[in-house]
Amino acid sequence: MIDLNLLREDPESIRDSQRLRGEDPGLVDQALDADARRRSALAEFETARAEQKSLGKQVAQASADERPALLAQTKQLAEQVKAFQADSNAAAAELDEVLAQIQNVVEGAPPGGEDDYIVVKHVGQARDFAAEGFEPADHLAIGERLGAIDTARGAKVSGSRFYYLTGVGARLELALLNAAMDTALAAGFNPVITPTLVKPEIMAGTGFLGRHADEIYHLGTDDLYLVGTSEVALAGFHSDEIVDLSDGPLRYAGWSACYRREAGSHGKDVRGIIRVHQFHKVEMFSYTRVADAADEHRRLLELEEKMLALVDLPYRVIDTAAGDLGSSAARKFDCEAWLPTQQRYLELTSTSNCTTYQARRLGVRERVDSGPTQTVATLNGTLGTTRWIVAILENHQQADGSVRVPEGLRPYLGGLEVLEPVR
RNA sequence: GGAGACGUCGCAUAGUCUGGUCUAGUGCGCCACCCUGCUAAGGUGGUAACGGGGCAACCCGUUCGAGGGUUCGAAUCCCUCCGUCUCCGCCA
Repeated sequence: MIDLNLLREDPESIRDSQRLRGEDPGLVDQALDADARRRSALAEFETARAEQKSLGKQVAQASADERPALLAQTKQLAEQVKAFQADSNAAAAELDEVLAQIQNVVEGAPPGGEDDYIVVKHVGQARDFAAEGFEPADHLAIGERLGAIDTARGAKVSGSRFYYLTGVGARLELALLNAAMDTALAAGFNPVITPTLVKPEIMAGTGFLGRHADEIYHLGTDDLYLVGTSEVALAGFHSDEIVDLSDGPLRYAGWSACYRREAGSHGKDVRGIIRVHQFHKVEMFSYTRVADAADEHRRLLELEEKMLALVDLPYRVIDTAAGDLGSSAARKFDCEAWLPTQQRYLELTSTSNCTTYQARRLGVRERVDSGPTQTVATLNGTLGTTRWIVAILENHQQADGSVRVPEGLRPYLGGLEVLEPVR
């Protein structure tokens, strides 16, 4: 949710942001109008209510003679109060509805849509398989040879976009996620294993129930949502709390399964485990002061790059364009690894600065110098996911069908240096 | 799944039976000041969030787990839901 004070004091900045995103700037004026009507309705209600309370006190002290007249008066007032309250509630609901549609105010992201990202940098060198004299196999072919990935049985048991990680595949995922957890731990993050089912208000608070609500699994019987990332549970962790950031940001590293319906992606990335309904992820999540958010964002990006270096992948960093940002994000950097068999980059990490957008909805505040409370900023970033296996297998494959284990992962695989084919 | 108890201002608790004097009391903690060789003890005052109005001091409203109802008036009565605890049953 955007800041109401900003809306009142500088609506043009929000209109600008909406335009940058390719969203409707007219929502800002609808919100201003609804806000004005809510305030006048509220004033009416509060005046009437104050009168009702003072009359109520007189009733209590009145003598038996005076009482009937007072009661008649106050009875009438009670009806008015009820009506005013209904008006006020309706206006507030209207404002909420408009506010919910306004996305976070963009902060520094380049203008344009999905293809208008800016490449911040390239790191590492893509291998020249032609020069090495062999045709690279794709991750599924490699994974099947290693006995690491089984999509056929995944489909048999759970349907398309499900898979089993077996043998060295299972070990590889655990190794990767443990390495991610250790990286986070070393950087001062508090490790957390989160719930993966959350209540509607938490899912809504993180901004995932907007336009892309059909991406999310919902359990109707219990009215719970399956999270698409532990970001949701970590954002909810301090909801409705006044946190203490005087010793610096609160930093968490969440480990969880993630569930995505992948509605609307039919026919896209259907082979292998690039785009799946369920995977595991280690996610960084920070609560910071507003002024510290941009610095923290850089720090999260650095940690992501550290993990990419650890598994020795060539990648690029992109600064996502405003039109391609999620509704909660003010700015977002993705790290994309090179995928040799598809001659393209594949998103492995994504770090967003959500400024106060999520925290405002979720009621996460801090106390500054015994003054009033202030909404904090929230940020998130990926440190490792099942998908990384795709890039690792493809980039480190060898001519004989084996896969070199990047040195950084060897300690997590009992020193294993090469994954050998089993068939 | 069954039975019961409970959910009050950071924590602990009073208030609920018998609706209005609750502008929610008290203790602890915390903050400021006073007293004071230092510390401890003591004294005085303050001590929620959110929203509305005002240049401001301040005023007003909402919130006693959540929502609804009864009533002129609800922490207090009624209903529904959520949560916690205890016991019983069942089961990874």
